[in-house]
Amino acid sequence: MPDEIELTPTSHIVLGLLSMFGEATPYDLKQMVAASVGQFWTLPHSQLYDEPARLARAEYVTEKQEATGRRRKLYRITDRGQAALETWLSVLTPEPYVLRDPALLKLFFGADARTLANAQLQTHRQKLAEYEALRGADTGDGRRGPWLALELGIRHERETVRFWEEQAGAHRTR
Amino acid sequence: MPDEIELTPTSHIVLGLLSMFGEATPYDLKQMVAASVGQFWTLPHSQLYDEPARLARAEYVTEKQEATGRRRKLYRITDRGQAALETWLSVLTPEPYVLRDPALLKLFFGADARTLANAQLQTHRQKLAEYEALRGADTGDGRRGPWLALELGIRHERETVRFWEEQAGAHRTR
DNA sequence: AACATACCATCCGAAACAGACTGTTGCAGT
DNA sequence: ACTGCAACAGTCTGTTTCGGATGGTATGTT
Repeated sequence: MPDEIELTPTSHIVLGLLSMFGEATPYDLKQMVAASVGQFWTLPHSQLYDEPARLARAEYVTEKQEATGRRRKLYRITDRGQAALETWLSVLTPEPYVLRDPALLKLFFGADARTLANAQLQTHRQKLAEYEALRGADTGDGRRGPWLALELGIRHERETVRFWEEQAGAHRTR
Repeated sequence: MPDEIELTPTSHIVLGLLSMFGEATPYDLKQMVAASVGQFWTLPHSQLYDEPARLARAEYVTEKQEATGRRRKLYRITDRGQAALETWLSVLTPEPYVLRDPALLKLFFGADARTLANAQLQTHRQKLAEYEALRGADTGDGRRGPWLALELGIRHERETVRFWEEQAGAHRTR
């Protein structure tokens, strides 16, 4: 009988990636996260070793060990896992999103907007360029999701850049 | 001799609020956070009891206990604290911002964009309205910071609403 | 006096986090 | 064949943070 565990966002990321890519080792997951969802949802890589193990105990994924070599652990999503993923995807709870921007905090507490702006512009222009490059590299494999998520990211960045540009150009704050 | 502690974003929020409002109890801080910076930087209220105490040990703030009644603890920023705050405000490290949006995660992993969009529109339209109401209620007390932070929040929300509107209206995803 | 309702504070187990640390494998150059 | 190095892969551990359960206290009301 499987353990009852609570599924966190991290759980769903693992399930989602396994569902997309089939079998994977934690290390693979780490790469996948870095290349995709890690852009907007960071997690320490150690989680990607703990979480699959936890999911395995609850039978959302299976764990298999390589017989040879490094004897890495291979995970694969189960039907139970797939079902849980789909449920999560279809449930519409108005979950709160979180934006944590230290620069915004500084702005709030009175940092000089112009100085801040120049630093922020660097960061966000670069991020924007990255995203746009990614979009160009889109394989168009039929999955809309990643593309759409990227699109929203781009829009946010564009708006952010616009904002800081104004701050950089604006007359000195009193 | 004061303890050496590391100042986290939470620390700076506490210092910032104390600097703005003078003396405050943790409960006051809780209210302040909820009404202002909590919009874009959430923290459990328990932190607002722990953190000032920690800051007091390092002499960034003073702690005084009411002599009567509830004997609540009153905190006030010290010169040392004020200095630390100003340093933080002026230092330009390209600190990473974090956006964690469960809806974005779902979108990424293939949730139906239209369905998601309708739920998201509700949330974000409401948020936008809230922000705009706040802006209207601006006291114009000479502090630009809070107003600017709010402004960026509004822009993000507007862009987000626009995005989800498109998703709601778009032809079914394949 | 009894009750309701804010108001206010503490505590604690469970997650998450950051990152140092260790070990492995394959390959490039010699 | 040997060495050295980069990329690969995983483990471990001490802190923070989280989130909410819990439990008091003041104030006003019936």
